[in-house]
Amino acid sequence: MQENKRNGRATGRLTLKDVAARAEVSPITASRALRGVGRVAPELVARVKEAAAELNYIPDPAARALASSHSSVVTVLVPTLSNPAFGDVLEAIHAVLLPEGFQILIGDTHYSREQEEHLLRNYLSHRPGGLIVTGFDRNEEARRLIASSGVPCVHVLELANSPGVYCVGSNQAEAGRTMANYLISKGRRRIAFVAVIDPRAMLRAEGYRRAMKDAGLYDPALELLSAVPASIKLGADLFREIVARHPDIDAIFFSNDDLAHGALFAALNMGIKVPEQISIAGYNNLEEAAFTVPPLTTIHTSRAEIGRRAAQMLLALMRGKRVDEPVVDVGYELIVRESA
Amino acid sequence: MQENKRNGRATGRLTLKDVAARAEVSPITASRALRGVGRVAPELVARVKEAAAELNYIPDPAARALASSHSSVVTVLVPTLSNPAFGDVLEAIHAVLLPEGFQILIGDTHYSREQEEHLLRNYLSHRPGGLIVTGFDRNEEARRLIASSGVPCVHVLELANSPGVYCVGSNQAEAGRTMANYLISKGRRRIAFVAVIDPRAMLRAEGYRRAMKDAGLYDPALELLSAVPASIKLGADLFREIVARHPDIDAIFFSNDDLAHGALFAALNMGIKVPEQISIAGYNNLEEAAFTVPPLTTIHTSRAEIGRRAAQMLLALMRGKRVDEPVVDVGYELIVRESA
DNA sequence: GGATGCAAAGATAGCGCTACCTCAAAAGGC
DNA sequence: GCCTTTTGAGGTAGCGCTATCTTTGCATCC
Repeated sequence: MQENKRNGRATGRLTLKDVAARAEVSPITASRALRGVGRVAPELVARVKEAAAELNYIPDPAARALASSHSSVVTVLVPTLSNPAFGDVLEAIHAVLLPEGFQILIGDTHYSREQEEHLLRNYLSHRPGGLIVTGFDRNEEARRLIASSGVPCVHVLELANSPGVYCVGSNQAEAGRTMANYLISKGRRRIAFVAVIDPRAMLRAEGYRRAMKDAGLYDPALELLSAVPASIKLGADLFREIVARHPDIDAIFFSNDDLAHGALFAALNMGIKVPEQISIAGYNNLEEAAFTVPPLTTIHTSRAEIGRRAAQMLLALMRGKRVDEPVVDVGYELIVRESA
Repeated sequence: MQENKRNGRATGRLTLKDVAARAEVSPITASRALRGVGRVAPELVARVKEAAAELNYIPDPAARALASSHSSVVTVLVPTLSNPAFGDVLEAIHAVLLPEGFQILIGDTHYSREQEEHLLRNYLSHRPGGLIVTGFDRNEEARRLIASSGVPCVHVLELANSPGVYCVGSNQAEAGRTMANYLISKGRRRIAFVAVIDPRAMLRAEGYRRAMKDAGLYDPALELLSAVPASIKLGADLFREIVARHPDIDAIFFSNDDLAHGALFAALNMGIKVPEQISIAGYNNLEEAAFTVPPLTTIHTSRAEIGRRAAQMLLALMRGKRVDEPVVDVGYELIVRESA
């Protein structure tokens, strides 16, 4: 038996060569047939696919990536994983990309630009097939890394209009303005804005300011921003703080539902009537928003649709197809409930 | 210029060869120096590392995976991404593994055994360095895939005691029993169990049944199980259903906080006093549990600790270290609030 | 009918890295 | 002092796949 390679490192893996042998074609033809590229006779394609199915062949992604410098991995960067809002987007992305043969590598930036840059540096070296990042708030170096990597990239949750930028999201500033205007239209005058400092909250703040200024109601003292990560508890704390500081406020627009939820709870415990004394509004329309006491007025955007559309756009980009609509605005909806 | 390779496919990538050249050693020595394996003179190691740092060299994971049949990817399978409970676990796993040079590939099984088997089949072909899966409820084929892959695997959230099985979690059946016993101790007699059908909920159900039988209070009619995914709204619906069906119940143990939250909301709207008429309890201690009306009695387990310990255990396994404690029980805590 | 074109299949040569083996030099043994 | 043994470095040969070039086969044209 001189078959034994002197330098064997056989992995026992089922390879393309096995499939090719079974289909009685060359490995290259088998490769082309399975990938659906180049010109291969339909009859051969069928034979190869059959052989692959019979052998239960699964291509080796590492070998594929090495040979083609393209991998079947899509990297998704989100600011946090414990917020269900991002979970929903991720879930939709996963649902679209998985059946297309892509895997999802997640990166959690913890709302940190440094962390995001670090993740990009590392993950782009994996030559992912595609990249999905959250919003546009990142440092120059991170931008450069994305651009120079040549990896197709889609931005989610926010919108921007510059050439070569692909994004799926909603106009958060506009939505913030809509909410503030709604509160104004309900006769509220001393409307506070309470937020955690994150990029999307800051866009909502812009909309709030515009609406307040347009109505001649803007008072910078009514803005309360926190650098601590959002939580229900934080919302309760911030509610107590803003009420103590400005007893005259008649409405509070929170940058997200978690905070608003905490505020509703605190109001209930303090005997402050919502919405009679103070109207409260949130943002995101998490499921719990419909089940707070009282139910929360908020802004709804379909996170599942954002994820789905972003994944579809990325798929098109990765396949070199033309994307006619590089900016997809999924819109938003003001959900009026009892809290405001 | 006959340097031009006839068959060049140069990627322009910075390779190990460049680092080796700069450090004036052979590529193999450079490889060993960077990986810290084999015997390399300390002086050379320093020179190679310096060269790598100067060139800003990042190894190609695909080439590495192909050559060594080990990748720096850890696959994590969870039942859903939109539930913050799993997000918390994922976040902790990510926090531990990222600094160690591992990336996280997520798979969402949607609570489906078939989907999980499918994911395993595909993802294991990536030769991940490690695998983290949720619980033990999977089909034979999935089990076989994990075992035969040779990939180190840690199970999270549930506990099991069989040789060669690594897990980090808590005893959910025991916790379920604790909750039921608490309700019994408070004088409740007609205690319903309302759940969605998922593996962990079924373990909690076991504990509930044991407690009820031990107290001579078990009545199978008081169990209401739903095949629909859990949501707050579902909890409200199930509450109305169980109350209509069994007007005599004096407590409900829900398999998770979402359902209990919906029930509290429905009770409020129906004018049913909690806990006076019906006590309500949940499971998970999501943040919102402390802010429902009334606040929810529930079971707490540290999801962050589960993720952290699981990642640390996997790290040890991947590095071939001995793991002295293959079963880590992080415990649970009964959180008593006003709802029960 | 021979030149021309254009498919469709195959041969070749890596992608960037590491497992395995070899070899020179240094260290140890009697 | 000669023969082992150890040590540190390098050489070689792939890992499994695909980009690129080459060859083959067969319609098509003047």
